[in-house]
Amino acid sequence: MTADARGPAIAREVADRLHSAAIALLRTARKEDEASGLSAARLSALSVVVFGGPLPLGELARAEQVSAPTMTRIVSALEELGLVVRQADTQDRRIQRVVATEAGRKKLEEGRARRVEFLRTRLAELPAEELAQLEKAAEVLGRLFRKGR
Amino acid sequence: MTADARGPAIAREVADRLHSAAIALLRTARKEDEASGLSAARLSALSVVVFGGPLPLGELARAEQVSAPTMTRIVSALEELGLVVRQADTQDRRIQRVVATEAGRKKLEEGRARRVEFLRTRLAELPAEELAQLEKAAEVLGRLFRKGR
DNA sequence: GTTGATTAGTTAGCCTAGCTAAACTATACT
DNA sequence: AGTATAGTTTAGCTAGGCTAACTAATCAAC
Repeated sequence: MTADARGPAIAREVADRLHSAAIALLRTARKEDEASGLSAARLSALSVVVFGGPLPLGELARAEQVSAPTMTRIVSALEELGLVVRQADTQDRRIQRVVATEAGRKKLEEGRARRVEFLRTRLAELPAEELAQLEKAAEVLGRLFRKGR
Repeated sequence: MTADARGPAIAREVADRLHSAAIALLRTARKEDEASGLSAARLSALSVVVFGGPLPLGELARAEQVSAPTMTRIVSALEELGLVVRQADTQDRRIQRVVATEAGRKKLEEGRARRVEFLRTRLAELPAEELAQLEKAAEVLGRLFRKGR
């Protein structure tokens, strides 16, 4: 049987299962995120700042698909928590660049570590063969979905 | 080589990659979920009702880890949208069983179909061998994470 | 069988967070 | 000078979350 003949049907099936698994995974991961003490909106914004480098508040607002006033408040909250700072642009002093602090990076990294650790303990229960299968799959998924980051 | 010798290290690596893929997947899924017009809390509750069958409001509250009053409001909102109905238990008339309507099932199924379809188009690009790997992985992940449902 | 305790759910009142539009300030551009 | 842009402030909405107080139904005990 060729891949093309079987492909579409099996892709749908795999997509379905992967989707279910992702939902379940997402659930447990969300619980770990709560431990950070940050809301989803703040955590997401912080993540963009940490990985996307210093960037103007307006750009951050667009990236997160919220209005400027909303982002002002989110950034203000993160700033009060010491996770980011505003830096006036030297070229254009209207612009406030948002930069992650060390504490901000650390906070994000801790959250990631928590989620990964949780996952790891689950995976560690698996027989070696299944773990190897997941390893290959993770590689494929990484290629498929990780482009954006 | 035994699984135990190699297990911990590889589990950590796989967990890391799986985590990254899940985040990426989560991002796109979130966008699709917004198309449903339901908030995360309502969508999640609806999902439990649809898959978990008619169940008392209190149980639903516990499942979603919120207080009873909060669930009362969420259910009321879903009821006004015509997605669920309350049914007084015939045995114990204190109990209000929450049941999904056809519209509720359909709404959830539509969202799922959107997400699965998006995933499917991505997976369809893969060579058959990699797809087969994902198939096995999906099966394993399903067993690992889907227990709660 | 009436009283008392327990349980399920709702109502009321309050807080916080995210979101928006509109008005305002400050800077930059022409 | 006049216009455009970046960000903030103000005012107000919606939604999720809580606790406390209430109603209604069940159960237990005497």
